[in-house]
Amino acid sequence: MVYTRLETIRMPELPEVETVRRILEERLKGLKLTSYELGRPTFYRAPPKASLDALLGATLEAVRRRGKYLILSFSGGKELTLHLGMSGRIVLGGKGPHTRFQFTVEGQVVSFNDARRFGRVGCELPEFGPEPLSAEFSPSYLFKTLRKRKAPIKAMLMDQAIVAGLGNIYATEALFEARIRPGKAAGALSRADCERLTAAIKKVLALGVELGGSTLEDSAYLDPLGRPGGFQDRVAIYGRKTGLCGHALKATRKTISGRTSLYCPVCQQ
DNA sequence: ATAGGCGCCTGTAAGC
DNA sequence: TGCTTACAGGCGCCTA
Repeated sequence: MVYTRLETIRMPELPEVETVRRILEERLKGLKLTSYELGRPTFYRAPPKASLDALLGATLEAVRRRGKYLILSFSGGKELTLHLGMSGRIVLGGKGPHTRFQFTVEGQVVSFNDARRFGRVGCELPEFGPEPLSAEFSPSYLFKTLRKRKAPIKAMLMDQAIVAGLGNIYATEALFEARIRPGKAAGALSRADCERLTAAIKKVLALGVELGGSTLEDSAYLDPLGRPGGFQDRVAIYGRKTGLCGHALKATRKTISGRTSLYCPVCQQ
């Protein structure tokens, strides 16, 4: 497969974070946090020691996800939030490089590693739009929300306050699937567009979750057990020069949310 | 309220 | 071959 240099991008989005969530919950639920250690912090401030100290001795009751955030729920109503940023990884049973935070639950070591330091530990949760895989995220919600918006549809899809969990990979794939150009003004989408787009978003995210996320190069996303995802083998356009549709793809540089966008000029009219 | 731009950070690869 | 530079992006923050 021919990749452009986009292949070097790593972005944990909803499917990757959901995969991490499932593994953590399966492996760690019911265990007691016995110690923690802070490494060199990420760009965002490290959580205050007092809030981490409060977790000592608490039992991990659930691992939840909201958008791209992981929320570890402990006994006593205590929570620890994690955001993987661009390059964050959770590693079970090992250290690895760039460890920002690490904790032990009854002998099992859990490391949060993040080379690029855009990740967060113990952060506040922002305002979110609906979960894209929920019934609340519907064609009518999307149409109503976007109706008066002038920004490009791709920027709106990556706005977590509109819908929570999409990043560049899945937004790109969903727009291709729905045959909508990323630069189209969101308010110009018809009801039919919104129906196709809602279905496309749910489809690509569900497939991403099913395949355990996407790993677009050797050192990119890996799950907490070190396993790559499978969605990269199913991408239609992301990271490619020619789409699965057989057409040469177009890349626009920094015109949408300051980011590169990719689309098929033939299929996405 | 919304849209757009900047900067944080560092691994990678293109360019010289 | 080795060094330099541009680039990628989620998100918060700033400005108009």
